[in-house]
Amino acid sequence: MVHLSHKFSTIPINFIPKQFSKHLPQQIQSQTTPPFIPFSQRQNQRSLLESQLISALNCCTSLTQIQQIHARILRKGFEQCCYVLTKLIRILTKMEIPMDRYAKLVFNQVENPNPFLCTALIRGYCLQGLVKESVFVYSEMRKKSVLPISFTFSALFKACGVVNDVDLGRQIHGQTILIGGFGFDLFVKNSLIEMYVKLGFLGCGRKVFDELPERDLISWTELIVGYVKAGDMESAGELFSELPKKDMVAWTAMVTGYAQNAKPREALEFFERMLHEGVETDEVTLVGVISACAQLGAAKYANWIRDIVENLGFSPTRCVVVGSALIDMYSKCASVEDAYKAFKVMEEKNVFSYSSMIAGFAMHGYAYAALELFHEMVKIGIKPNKVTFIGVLTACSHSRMVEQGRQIFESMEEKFGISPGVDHYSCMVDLLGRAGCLEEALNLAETMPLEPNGGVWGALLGACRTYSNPDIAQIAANHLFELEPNAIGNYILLSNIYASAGRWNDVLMVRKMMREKGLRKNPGCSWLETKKGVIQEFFAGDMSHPRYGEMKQVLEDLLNRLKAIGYQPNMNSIAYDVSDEEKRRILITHSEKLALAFGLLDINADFPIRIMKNIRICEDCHSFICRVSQITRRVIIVRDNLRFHHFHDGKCSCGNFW
DNA sequence: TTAGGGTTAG
Repeated sequence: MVHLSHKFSTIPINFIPKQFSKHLPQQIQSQTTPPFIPFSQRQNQRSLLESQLISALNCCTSLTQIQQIHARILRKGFEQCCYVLTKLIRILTKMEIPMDRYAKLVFNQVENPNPFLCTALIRGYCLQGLVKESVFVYSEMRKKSVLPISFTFSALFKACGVVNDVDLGRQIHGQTILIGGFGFDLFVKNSLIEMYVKLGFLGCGRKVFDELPERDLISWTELIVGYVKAGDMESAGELFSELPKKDMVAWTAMVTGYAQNAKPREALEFFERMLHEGVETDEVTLVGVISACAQLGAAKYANWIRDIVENLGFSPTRCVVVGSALIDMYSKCASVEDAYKAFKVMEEKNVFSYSSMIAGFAMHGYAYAALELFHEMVKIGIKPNKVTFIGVLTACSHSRMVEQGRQIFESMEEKFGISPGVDHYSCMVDLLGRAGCLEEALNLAETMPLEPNGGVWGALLGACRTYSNPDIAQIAANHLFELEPNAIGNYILLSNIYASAGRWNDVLMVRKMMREKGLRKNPGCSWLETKKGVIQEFFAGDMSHPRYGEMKQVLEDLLNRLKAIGYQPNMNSIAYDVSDEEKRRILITHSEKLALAFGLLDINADFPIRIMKNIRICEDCHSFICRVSQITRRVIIVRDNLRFHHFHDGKCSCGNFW
């Protein structure tokens, strides 16, 4: 049975008047007249065929299969059947098959497209980034007087979000008001809020929200997310508390919001409230909580969330997103071994899992492992992205692997088609700088094709501190003072560099700049996880700890034992022009030393002492802790603001190069 | 058919 068009789809071919038959395709004309079949039976046959085509489309797993079904659609005379064609377009969209040519073919053939077909095309184009085509389909459907449906506008708003075109969004918003009924459609309004939020027009989103005669959970959650993305957790929280009925998604938006806005403690508090109220959690919630634990960096939190994740049945083995989040968390909570265990058991690995693991190895100084993993992912066909290269280059940088770093940097564009961004240049400046090639690093910063940012000049300034080069430091610092006038760390670094060169007048000048800007030095602060799992805080120079007397005794004993094996306090670490005696006093009360003393008193000898620090570990503390690990035979792990140092038997995993 | 997700350098 062959049919001509969707419109007359129930009319069999032999009913077509003869004068039209010459327009029919050859194969159809040549058919012999089929026997007469009653109307109801013909209809049954057609709907049977239709459902067969739909199920066949549902089973497609490749473009070739889709093409075969398309041929069948044409053969069976369904080329005007919007229902089947809509399904075809949706399948193409779902499988992310570039559909431009295909969609045009379909759209040009259909005489009377229905709103569903047009909308599927608009959505498909939009999700493939072909927004102009989306808008073209919309104008075509208007020309053909096809009335849009709510989802048409929703897809169009999404398209505007993809291309960052708020003006187009506003025009389409106008259309929703012109075309009867949509001005009050909640689904359309929600999509509009989503678009405004995505494009950063939070005020416009709020206005649409406020003017809604009624709202649903989705409207509320969209706006909450808007505030989260804008970093305004206070407004997000207010809105959340006003939300009459909260579901898992809204709760999760808050948990991840706190995690994304560097408020990990609040994220955990929210998560606990969520559990307490009996709200269900899923892998998305857990990913937010895991990320918060990673920021806290304590093994205690890592173990706590590990148990929850396992109890809920989300092991890294089965869920790639949870797995990647766990890898990152374990790396940042001092256990790169646990990170690697999680990585190994993952059944599915993607660019996120590899990049997280590479960054984890880099952070702990395992450069070779990082590089090996990078080569492995390339070999098995996982394409690295920009973030992957940051990890790989950092690994090279922290292990003085200049040549490997250079090669990888060059391969980015040549082999992987990724043009290096300013952050990659900053890694390269860091790589060269750490290796002592300060002139070359300066040259790269000055000649790179992109505008260098604070990262680039900061890397150079850091290298100048390592190699005591006040002249290049001054160049880097001048750039930094312009780019980041209020970043206290840059002033401290420059002042330290001048101090170690004995240029005390310059030190005073930097101090004056800081005073004039009203900048105050961040006090050095360290944290230690005690035997009972409590996090204790230690500030530099703080003598108010209840066990300070014991801690002081421990430090003095250590100092005497270390002096006997050749340790001398490193006065260059102090950027004050004070007496040597005063420098010694300042050095011995650095926060990491206080934490170490407490750790030695509190933590059993079989366990490592884990210390976290808010700023970079100083030279003196590094060498002090190194030797302490030798004479006490203790494993001491310090996480500073950049990376980990594993001290064991008088050696550090960073190889004294950090 | 619309809302929440993992990796980033000084």
